[in-house]
Amino acid sequence: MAEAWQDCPALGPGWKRREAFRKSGASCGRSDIYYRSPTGEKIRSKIELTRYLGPACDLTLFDFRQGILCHPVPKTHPLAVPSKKKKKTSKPAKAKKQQVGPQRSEVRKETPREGNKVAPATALLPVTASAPAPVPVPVSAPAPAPAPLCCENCGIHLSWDGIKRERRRTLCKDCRAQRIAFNREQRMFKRVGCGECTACLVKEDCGVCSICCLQLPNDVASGLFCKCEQRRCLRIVEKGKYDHSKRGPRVASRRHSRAPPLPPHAASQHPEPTELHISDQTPTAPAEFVYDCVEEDELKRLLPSIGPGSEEEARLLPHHTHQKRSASTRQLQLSSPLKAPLAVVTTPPGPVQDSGKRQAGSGFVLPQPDTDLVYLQEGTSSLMQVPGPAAASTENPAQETQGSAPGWVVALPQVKQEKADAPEEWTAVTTFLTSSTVQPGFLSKASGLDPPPVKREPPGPEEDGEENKEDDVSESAPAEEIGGIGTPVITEIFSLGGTRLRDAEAWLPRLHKLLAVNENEYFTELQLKEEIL
DNA sequence: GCCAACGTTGGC
DNA sequence: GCCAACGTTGGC
Repeated sequence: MAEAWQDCPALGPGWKRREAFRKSGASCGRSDIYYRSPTGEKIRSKIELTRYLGPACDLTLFDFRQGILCHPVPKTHPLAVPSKKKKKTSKPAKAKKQQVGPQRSEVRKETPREGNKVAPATALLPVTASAPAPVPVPVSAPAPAPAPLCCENCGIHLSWDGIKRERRRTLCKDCRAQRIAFNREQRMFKRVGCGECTACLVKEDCGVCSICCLQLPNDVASGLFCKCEQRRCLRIVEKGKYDHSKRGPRVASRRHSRAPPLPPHAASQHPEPTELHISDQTPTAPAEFVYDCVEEDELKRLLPSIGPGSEEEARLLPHHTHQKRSASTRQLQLSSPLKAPLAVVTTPPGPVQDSGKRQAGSGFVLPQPDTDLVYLQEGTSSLMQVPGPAAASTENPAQETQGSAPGWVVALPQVKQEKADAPEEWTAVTTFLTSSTVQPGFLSKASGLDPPPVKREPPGPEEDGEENKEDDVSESAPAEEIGGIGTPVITEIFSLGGTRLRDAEAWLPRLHKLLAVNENEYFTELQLKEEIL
């Protein structure tokens, strides 16, 4: 006689589970597990369940026999699962067949095959609808595993290889790279200032403040950034982001009590760990804004110049959307025509940065007519020209830039982009490319400049420092985390549908507009002109 | 024809 | 040897 169908909350509402014990035959006492889907389909095995749910649904942690989701239990767990040894001693093989179903079933439940796979409470409890499953999480939205080997951001399981060293935060490789990139741009933003306040409008150092008198380093690229006291952004100061008790911005030592959110992985649809949410933190920095606002179809609605009267709306954009996504999902495929991508490129400090300096000592380079990609070089705030067409594909920017079609691509540090010509055609593609997508030497090849020798810092301490400051927006970003020193890392790529900005006159006003929308958190037109001229 | 129950098999 | 997976059978 088959047991009654019972709810299986682990699979979600509507799912039923039944365990039928065999009462006769050679397999007497054995139990068969059946599931019934909300649509009434009967499933007899995990394979069938996977087939039914689709390959996207990972049933690795789903205990088919017990109908629960289980998480890996550390071997040191005090309530370790009884070993098979106990099973064998308690149930002689000969007596096995003489047992009636339920008794044998209980024995089987005590001895799951994957010894430490199932939480002990789960294994020892009868599986009934009323019995509280330890972790009855629907498969469609698995809860973050409490195990220490789970990425705090996306929840995926990590191998010990991925966390060889002790870290304050346990993040997978992708999430860590995203965080580092994010923090880099945060740091970048902090160094630039609003560009509109009276302090930012000061063009020259005062020469009398402590910074100037002491000739403290003012090298953004190196990270030793001590800005003239008279030129420190007042807005940032007002926000308390400058610490006047110290020389220079407090950026280097500023820490968030909670880490900014990282884009989760697409495969991980479950809620992210709350500690990575910063719902109370207004996303004003460009990178965060991009994370939050520039997304797929929402982009059209969110970008300031897309809809009529949208500029005013756009001022509110950073405050009303908090979307997060993974690196994979950040490769957005938008339906609107995408022709000339607009690449937002950041590169780690290194040779490219130096070559950019050669082109423009002030840090900016006016794009040349035959230049498509303009790299904003992290740290130097400089733009770098890259000949060739705008990359139409985010898959391989290096190849795309070697094409023949001309076009402008204006690179900005993850700044919300505005359509230049036809707002109704404006779409964007946000792409997160790892360094692997850009060939080493790509920049030098594209720019026609050979990168100077790279001064590489010892990786160990810096990486450790990086890891230990992952919730610090001003942390340094070790190149090895992202792709190696000197390797460009494209963090965001926008696509400008059918629009190519040919000269500064074309894009500066628009840039100014979008920057103004962005709460003055980045460059202004004036500052850009000053830098360019 | 449906479905519960049982048998068989191959992988581990 | 155990068991997941699945084929087969027989009752309804």
